[in-house]
Amino acid sequence: MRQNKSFIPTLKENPNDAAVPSHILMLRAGLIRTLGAGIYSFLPLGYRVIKKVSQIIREEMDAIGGQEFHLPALNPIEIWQETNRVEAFGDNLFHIKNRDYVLAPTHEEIMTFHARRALQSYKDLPQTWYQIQTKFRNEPRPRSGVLRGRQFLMKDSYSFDSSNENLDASYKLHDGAYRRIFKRCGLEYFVVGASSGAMGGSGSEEFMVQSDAGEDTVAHCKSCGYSANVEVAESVPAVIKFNTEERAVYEISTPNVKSIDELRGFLNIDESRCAKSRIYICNEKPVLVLMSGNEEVNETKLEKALGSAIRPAHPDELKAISGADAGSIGPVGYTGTIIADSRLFGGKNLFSGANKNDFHIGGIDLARDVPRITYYDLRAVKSGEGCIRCGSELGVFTAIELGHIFKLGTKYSAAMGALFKDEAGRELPLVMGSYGIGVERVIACFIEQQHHDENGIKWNKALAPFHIHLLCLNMKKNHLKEISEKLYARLLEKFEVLFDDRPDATAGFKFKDADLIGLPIQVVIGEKKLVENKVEIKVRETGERFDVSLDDLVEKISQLLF
RNA sequence: CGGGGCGUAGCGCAGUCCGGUUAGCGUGCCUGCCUUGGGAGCAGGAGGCCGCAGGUUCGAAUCCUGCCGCCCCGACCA
Repeated sequence: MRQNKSFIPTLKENPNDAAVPSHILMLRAGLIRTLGAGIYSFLPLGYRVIKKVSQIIREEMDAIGGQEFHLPALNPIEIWQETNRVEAFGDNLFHIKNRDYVLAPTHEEIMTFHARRALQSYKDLPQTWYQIQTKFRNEPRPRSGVLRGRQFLMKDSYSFDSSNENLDASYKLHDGAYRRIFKRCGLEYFVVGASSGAMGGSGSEEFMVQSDAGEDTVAHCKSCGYSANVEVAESVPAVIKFNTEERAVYEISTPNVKSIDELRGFLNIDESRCAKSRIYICNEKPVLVLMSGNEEVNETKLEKALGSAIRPAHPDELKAISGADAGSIGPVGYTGTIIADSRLFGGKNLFSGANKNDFHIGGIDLARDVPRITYYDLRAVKSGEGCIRCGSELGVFTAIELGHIFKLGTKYSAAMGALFKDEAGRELPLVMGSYGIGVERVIACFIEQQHHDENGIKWNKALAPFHIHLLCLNMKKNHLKEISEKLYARLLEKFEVLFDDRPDATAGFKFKDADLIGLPIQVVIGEKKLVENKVEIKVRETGERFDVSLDDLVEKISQLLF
């Protein structure tokens, strides 16, 4: 494509309302423009990237037997009422004002609608149906550019099977396809097993990539692949070496010492010798939660350990419960339920609150002084701790969900009466799976994930809108122009080429634009090298540059790209 | 929906506290000359309902009230 008359509106400066790198660069490189909060237009260059990602997805979906559909975004609301999802989605579902339609946020209902008419016999199964279409969700707060929009492209597929065993097979096929898709896109992804939550069903996995713009915090082990949301992640923390000297409990006056930090400083001891108390209310009864040092309670784990919902006790409840205010509460002499983080098991010579304001107690031997404690894993995993599977170092970081695969079971087919007859003539609901990939997220995450620098994007061959950026440094010099035109024609036979043939742009301008747009290979045609019958190649990824003779050019680029 | 920030030329911003020339700067755009290996130079020029509506005032980008939009944090989230 010739750049001179192409609409590639690059920006020299960072746009005012973009904060994350992918958003900034997608705007600056002329891939997208904003239409409203969470609504983006893809310009020609950006749309080419969309098509690259879509094609990879399409090929892998077709390879597992998927059949591509094109479904309406405009849906009669009645269909959504059949599964009660108008209520379930609530304000997140867009409603049309002058007719009883909704804008589809996903397509389980619509696919099931078609399945219930068409799939009547086990002989029709399995089926895998997919589409790559725009979804609409009324996000309360769109953010981070295309990472969370009110309108976005999603590949969604749905499998229909005759049994749970066959669903397992369809699910497994998707799992494989997803791994190939993300690998081909060049993404460093990992898989988190998740509870399927509101979607219902028996199993699900999330395909995630690390990103500072991420919305979930996860723990991940690079060596064995263990991954979990930090709310449920487990780890092997460093073992606390307790002071084992035998001594009786003793009271210390600690005026105005409230936090563990203050206590540690006041007594000049290590944090690991302190035990922090927090009081939660569970089923209207107080529970004292004991943590080592200054560690925070992981409330998700606490709820799981206690078996029901909890809330932190209000400050004005504390004194009635424990006899002291926050900062002076402790296990010794406490009469209610006590649970402790398992890291405290065997703790001796600990310091904790005395349940009396401005006093703490030392010399606590948990086994001796507070024997009724039950121990659970209650802490949030931290970076650097050991993996519970393989012992290697865990990383804890934020991540973005790119894809999600679910075993839905019969939730939608049963609700909508999508039934088939099995070998024995019994009428049973179709057993379904649902599988999604956020297309824009693939693109934004790719850029976020180290595929950019201060000058712009660094595309790989798979996603790049073009393979080669051919820069003619001076279109006003006839011999330069002629050779550039010839090279353009020659390269087009084998590659996708963006030809910077702008007559007025200066060399420096073209270089800056090329780095910003970030095509993998830049071919620079300038007088300097041309006198030796050579052109310069720049590899965007590495910044490496070298001269190549005109005769070797195609060969050299082929080596670099394939 | 709560908290914070912002809205002035295509883009990035100053001016707003403390009302008072023709609303400015950088960049981009147009014309001409010149220039072409890292966002060149000179000269000339065009481009603004200062987010919208109402109010105060002799006079409002500036003060007051209401609304709208955008960004960030939180809540929420397949």
